[in-house]
Amino acid sequence: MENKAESLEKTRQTLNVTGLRVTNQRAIIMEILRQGGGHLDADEVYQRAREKQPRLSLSTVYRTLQALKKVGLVEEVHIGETRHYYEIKPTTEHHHLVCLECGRVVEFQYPLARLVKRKVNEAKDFEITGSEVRMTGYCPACRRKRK
Amino acid sequence: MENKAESLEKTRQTLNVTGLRVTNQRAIIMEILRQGGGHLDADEVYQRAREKQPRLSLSTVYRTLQALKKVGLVEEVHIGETRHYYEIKPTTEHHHLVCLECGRVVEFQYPLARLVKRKVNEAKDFEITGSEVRMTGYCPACRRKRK
DNA sequence: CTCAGTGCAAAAGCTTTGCATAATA
DNA sequence: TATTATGCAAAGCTTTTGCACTGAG
Repeated sequence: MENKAESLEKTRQTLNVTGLRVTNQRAIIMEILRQGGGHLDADEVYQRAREKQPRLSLSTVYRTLQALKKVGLVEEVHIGETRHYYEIKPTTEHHHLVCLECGRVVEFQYPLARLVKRKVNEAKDFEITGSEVRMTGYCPACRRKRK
Repeated sequence: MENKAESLEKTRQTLNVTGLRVTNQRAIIMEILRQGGGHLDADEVYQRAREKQPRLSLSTVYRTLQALKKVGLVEEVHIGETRHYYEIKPTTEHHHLVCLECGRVVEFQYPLARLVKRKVNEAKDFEITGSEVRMTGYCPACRRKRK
């Protein structure tokens, strides 16, 4: 695990490029996103952030998430049906398998966007900048239980 | 365009199988979904339904949508970032390309679930029952404008 | 006649916004 | 010092729920 100063430095460098100011709150939120392994919703980020800075507000979390999304550092994914989830933008395209029984989310990588652009006529002239794939069903464990 | 009696008959047959009761409201909602060409949100369904039955309530729309979803007649898709959209479940797997500029949604068909099940290790033992693909970017028209 | 379905109003999330204050560049 | 960001509280939207009433089977 990286230490605080290191993390802050990374955040500073990253944010400086985008023109966003470096604040304590943003450093905390970005670190949480980095370590969170993806798929955190705003409230989870908020809860964790409060442990480090109790007075940080939920609006700040939302505004930071929006800001980071806008500059392309963070991605908003729609795994759930209601809330949004956020993760530091990965360099590789990755997708999700969601188990309808236990809610487990399995991540997998596959260049589906490239494939779609090649194989699908409607997509040929589309400039695809992001892709989100959510396949639902039953994971091996729950499949066994269901029979 | 099919007439009212025909539509009601179709609805009756479809619903009878599932055990759900056939009500006026449901017939109206299902007809709207059928003719809506997919991608209607709850409020749009509500607005259209009210033209035919002004006292119909938004809760009924939501409850009907849930009920139809539960029995597998309707699919909830997450094209937008906030609301949910609903469509009569298509027999063929289809997906969406969303233009970030103009919001246009292009639908395309491709058996991505099968492909993922074949090519992706994590998905091999997963029983995939539904898949939702949302690729974002810029449509040909907006691409031209952007440069 | 019975129970599922409905309307209405109220509540419950999740997310956004206005405004005064604090902090960055 | 000039903005940008934050905290707090309030508002906004979409969706859900309780309850008494209605209507399908």
